Amino acid sequence: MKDVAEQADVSKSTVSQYLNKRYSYMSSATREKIRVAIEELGYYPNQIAKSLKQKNTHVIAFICATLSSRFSLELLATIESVFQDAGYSVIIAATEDDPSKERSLINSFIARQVDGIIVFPTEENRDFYQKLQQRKFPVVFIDRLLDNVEIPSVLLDNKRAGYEATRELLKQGHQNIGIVTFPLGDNITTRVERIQGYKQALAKFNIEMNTANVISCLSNQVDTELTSLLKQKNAPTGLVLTNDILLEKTLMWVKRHHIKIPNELSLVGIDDVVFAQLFDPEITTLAQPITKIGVRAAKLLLKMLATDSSLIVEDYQYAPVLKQRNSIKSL
Amino acid sequence: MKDVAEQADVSKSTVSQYLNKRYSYMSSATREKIRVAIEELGYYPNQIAKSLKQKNTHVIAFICATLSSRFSLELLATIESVFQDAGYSVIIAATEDDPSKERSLINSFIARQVDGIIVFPTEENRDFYQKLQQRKFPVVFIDRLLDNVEIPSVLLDNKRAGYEATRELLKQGHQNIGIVTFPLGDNITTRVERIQGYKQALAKFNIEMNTANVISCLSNQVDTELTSLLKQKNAPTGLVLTNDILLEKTLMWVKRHHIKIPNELSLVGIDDVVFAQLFDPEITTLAQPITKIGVRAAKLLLKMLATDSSLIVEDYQYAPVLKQRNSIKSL
DNA sequence: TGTTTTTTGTAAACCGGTTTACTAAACTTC
DNA sequence: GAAGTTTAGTAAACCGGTTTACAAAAAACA
Repeated sequence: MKDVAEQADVSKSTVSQYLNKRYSYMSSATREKIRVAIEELGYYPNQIAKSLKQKNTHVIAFICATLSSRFSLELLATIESVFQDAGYSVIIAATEDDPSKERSLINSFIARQVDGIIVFPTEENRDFYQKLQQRKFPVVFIDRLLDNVEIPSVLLDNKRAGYEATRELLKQGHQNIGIVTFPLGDNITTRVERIQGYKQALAKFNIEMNTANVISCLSNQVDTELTSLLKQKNAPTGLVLTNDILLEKTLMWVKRHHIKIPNELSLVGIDDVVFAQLFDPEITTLAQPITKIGVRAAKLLLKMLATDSSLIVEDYQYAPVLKQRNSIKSL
Repeated sequence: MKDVAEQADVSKSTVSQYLNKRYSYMSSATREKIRVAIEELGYYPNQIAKSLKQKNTHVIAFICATLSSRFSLELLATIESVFQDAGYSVIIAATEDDPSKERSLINSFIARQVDGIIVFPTEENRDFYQKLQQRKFPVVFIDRLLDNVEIPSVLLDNKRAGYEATRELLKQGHQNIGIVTFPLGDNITTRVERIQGYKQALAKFNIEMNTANVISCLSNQVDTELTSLLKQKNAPTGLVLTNDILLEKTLMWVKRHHIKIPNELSLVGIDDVVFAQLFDPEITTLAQPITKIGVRAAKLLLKMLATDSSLIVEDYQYAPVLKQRNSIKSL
């Protein structure tokens, strides 16, 4: 910029005015001189320097649990597009649900002066987020919720999703229903609430829950867990798969074991994915309105950035969308 | 930092030394005083200010054509993980193959002082990249190549993928083979070379290419194009789908029209995706070694950043991996 | 013509760190 | 105890922009 100023024979300040299109302090001759100088020198401004002074970077961070689920990736695509249109860039990271990694990533992003964060939070970091909120740092929770933390959140109505998935099986006469979920020990609301919905649905149909029917494991254990559950003498006749990864693993297992769906086993998935529709038979699922969730979260954060008030506390829970297909046998 | 310095009753310089763990200029008493002051003030350093002086940000950009293909997203997951381990953050964007958007995104990332870029380049921006290379700005091409531009690239051996996919059909006796690709007009090497491979395979088997068998369209036109191609009297008996999105659209079309695979139509896809394995029958594909490609590109860029020399010109073309399944009928 | 007002522009501080060149004090060495 | 060497630490310039307060020149006005 100094070079441009010298070349155009004006001051640095004037060049800065020019770059910010504040032409009122400038004759058209000066304007032209600067334009030429910039052109000749191939000058382009350093956004970092600007950010330092102005205390904003027009960068936001999207921190998800994993980048290997379709859900996160579609969310990312949606969010990126909203922010790109708003002139923001998106920086990403995956925590693999490791709370300390989550904290260190967020701290490093804040050190990098991102303007805001959209994150899949974990329960263990409740205090950490509370502090962020007190410091009025703009954060939006997505996919998950932390009770008693005043940070806006956008997510699926998970209890309802668990409930409706289970009800689809119950309505067709299934009494003995299994459910597969990622580990419940981490207290991740998504998981806990889907299970709660499952319990509620059973209760509504006056069915006692059988804890042996709840498989809580990592994706690489789905195979053995399913095999051992399904070979029991009173094995469930229907299964709820609580996310896309678990549905995928289950379908792989189904193929390998040549199990007939829905005659030998009925299935319902949460998260709609392309292979649910391409499988034979097509799998009934409860879809998350991913685009709605992503757009809402992005706009919420943009609003927080614009109003500069972290006073916004809005919580959105979206209803799941039933995709009725052919993976449930009527008993 | 000034506050910390005052609180600890030392100079700003000393605090800076402390933060950078250059303890040699410091007594242990001073060290402790600074530690306490930082603790008390809850101070954390501003990375932007550091970047301004040090001229690096430890941020790189990943610019892909679209975030809706499985391929890009898996690549992203891989790349993000390598860079996270190396202490870098990844900023992302999608160009939708719009060359001017591509340029403006890259310019804005450079203005933001990213340390390097991994990009899916488009032909039209050849000159633009040439200039970047002359300025020694670290760029790695991924998935695609630009002839006569000395920028390292990491990609599938696309010609070979097209060749092998076609050969699988030819080997089973197919003579009349169609291929579906995204528009060829944009000169995107991935597309062009896969078609070249297709031609070469046909030539090898002494078969004249029939241009009517080449469908070049966007994903929302696949349906009508396939319908019109396949209803002709000498319709192809086998089809090569040149990427995951086209395979998905084709499988949807197949289901809707109740076409028996492979009896009524044989299929081979390029890009292995989970639904290829879950479909009935399982679809034969040529997989890209996505992890290898991603890791290689990431490490290449890291190397360029470390050696500070844009003198590295390495081109990697990875062989596709045949996943032989049951979607080809033997004639 | 002298006084205001407007136009055009600048100097200098600032953002929050890093780094270089320099020095006072303490310690060795002979 | 003089000279040399370490140790511990600082002042000030710098990175590349923005912004505020101030001012000279030109234009308008009386």
